[in-house]
Amino acid sequence: MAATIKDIARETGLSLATISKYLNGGVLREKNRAAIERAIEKLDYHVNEYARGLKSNRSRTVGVVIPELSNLFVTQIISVVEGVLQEQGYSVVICDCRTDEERECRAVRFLLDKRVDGIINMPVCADGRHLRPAVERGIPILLLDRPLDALGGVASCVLLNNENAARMATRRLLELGHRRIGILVGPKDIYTSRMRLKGYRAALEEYGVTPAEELIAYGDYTLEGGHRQICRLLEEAEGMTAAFVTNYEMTLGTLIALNERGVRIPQELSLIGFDNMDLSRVARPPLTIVSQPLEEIGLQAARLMLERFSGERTAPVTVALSASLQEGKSTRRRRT
Amino acid sequence: MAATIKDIARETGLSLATISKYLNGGVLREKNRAAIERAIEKLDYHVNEYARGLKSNRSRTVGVVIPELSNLFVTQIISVVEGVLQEQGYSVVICDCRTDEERECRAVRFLLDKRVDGIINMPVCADGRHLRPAVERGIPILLLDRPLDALGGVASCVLLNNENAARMATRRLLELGHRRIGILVGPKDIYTSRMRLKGYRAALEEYGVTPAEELIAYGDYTLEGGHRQICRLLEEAEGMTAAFVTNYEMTLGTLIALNERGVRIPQELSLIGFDNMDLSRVARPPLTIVSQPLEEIGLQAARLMLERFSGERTAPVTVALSASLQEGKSTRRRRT
DNA sequence: TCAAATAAACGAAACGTTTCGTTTTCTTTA
DNA sequence: TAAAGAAAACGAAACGTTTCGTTTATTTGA
Repeated sequence: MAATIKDIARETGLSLATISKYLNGGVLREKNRAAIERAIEKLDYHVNEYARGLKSNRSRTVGVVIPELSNLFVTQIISVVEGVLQEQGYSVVICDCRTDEERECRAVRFLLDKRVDGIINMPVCADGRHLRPAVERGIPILLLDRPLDALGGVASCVLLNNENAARMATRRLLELGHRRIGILVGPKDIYTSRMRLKGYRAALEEYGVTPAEELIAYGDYTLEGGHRQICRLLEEAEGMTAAFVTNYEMTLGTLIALNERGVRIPQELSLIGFDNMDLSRVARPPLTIVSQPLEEIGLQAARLMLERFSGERTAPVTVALSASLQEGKSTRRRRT
Repeated sequence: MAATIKDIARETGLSLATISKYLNGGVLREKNRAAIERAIEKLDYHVNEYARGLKSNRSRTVGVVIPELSNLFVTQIISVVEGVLQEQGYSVVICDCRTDEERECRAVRFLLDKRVDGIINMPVCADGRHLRPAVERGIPILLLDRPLDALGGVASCVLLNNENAARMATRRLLELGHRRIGILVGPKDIYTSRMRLKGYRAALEEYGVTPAEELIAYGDYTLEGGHRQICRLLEEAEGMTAAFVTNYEMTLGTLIALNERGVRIPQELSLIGFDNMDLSRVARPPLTIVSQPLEEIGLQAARLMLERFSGERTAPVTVALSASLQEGKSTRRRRT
């Protein structure tokens, strides 16, 4: 049915090898090139990626393994990645592992079976064991959002400078005179969580404030967790005048809780949230938030992957990007 | 490097044909089956999808073309679709066309080049011209969210019963005594928009209320559009005591605008929004919303596609699902 | 103008499967 | 127990490319 390279060869009187050369960007006589192009047009020829993949063992496909597809933080990045890669003729196969290590393992194996040329992963499993098979096969790996030290530096990584981001937000609250600043971080063992906490501590120390343990709440990066933990802080952390919530879902949870309890922002509590612009505008008052450069993260990820493919870059690198503080009206100077 | 079917054949002393039969679920002697399984395990054999695809002309891949990847409505559906298809060994290639008809065309062609077995599409281009090449090749097409009559019924379709959804929401407001009910719909020429408007009108007529044109605002399904149009309604639609906003982004825009203007909900305006549960909880007061069965939509879409593949179903069908009304506290009885 | 050097085109094999028509092996049944 | 029938395994060709070693055509320099 569909035209093949053979049809083009017959039509032009050239050999298969020559057509293939054309298809792969080789140099050939101008009149032959023209003839081939004419034939391709006429026969509506399209390369059969399967035949090509079989021979060349490359699929022009990149696998993306993410913890959650219905998460704006994730999709905004992936959307950019997909756009860039598609432009270069690569398809993107997305696997949503639903924050499940077992599924994540399976996803990687699935993608390897599909002979993807590279894997982009926002890792769930902290020891990186799910990526072992990919490392063994030597295919390029790019990590998003969190590094995986256990991989021994074979993977590139694009992430936020979490420490600085948290430090910046905390500083802002300190500048406004707050000293009892609560923080909601994620699970203790998660990289972003540790780093954000580190930044928070660093800022406090900068201002000569001793971090009080009762002001630190470990949530689980979910809406419910945020809700629960902010309630705990409100009840147990006496004298708290400001709070910094370190991801989007928990920021949502916090807002819900504060609304329920009638805690006024910023009169009773100054609040800095994380990640989502729309939310910061719809909330009342508009929220001050730490905003990640999602577009840039996606661009860098795609770029790094493409550079690995083209051979421009062989050694893995880590790219750390900076967050910005989006000013809203949810903070105010502490009354002295 | 990697083991092939030949290696399995050598290891087991069986022929290629037999191994292939095993791989494709054929029936064979128990001891041969066991031997093959042992060999596969031992040699860590994995099917080469490219060789298989070349022969069988099937890719075990489904293309998904969507208008926007960073849109919860879309991703929640796609997430389900991906999960189901993956379980059946299919990969999902996602193309985000950014609500651009030209890109949408290109995406379809791209997927055809990739020899996808089927295409799932939430169409942007209303005349379906982008799908023509797919129709010609006879590959199964499944439309999400909106039908495409111009395709002449060759595509299956999974969508919301938009008319009923809007009628239900409008009825609710009517029951509460409201008579001057504003509605924010999308662009006039968009299917969902037309249907939702139709449902609104139907409900009004049911209650003997003549729909007033000044209560109908055509937005563009964006946050900004929602913001602008609700402002217009507030200014021009005298005596409006309730409003129904028919998608998520515009609901966000509406909330922002109402907050800005200090319009109290539900005291001054009863509000029913659309689509997103989290928002309905974080907003203050919690929002009453029309909620789409996203999970079900995804399941049906995947199921229908798989049935086409397996040959269980040959004729295209349209599945219309019902929305539910999620009660919040953003509506109240009109004071008489 | 002719040989040497360079550039372009060619032929054939290979990639790892599936499939179809055939042969071999196993079960029945008389 | 042998022949017939059913079930399972086999062999070989084909799918549409790429690639490597070789041949043919073109250009260059003397």
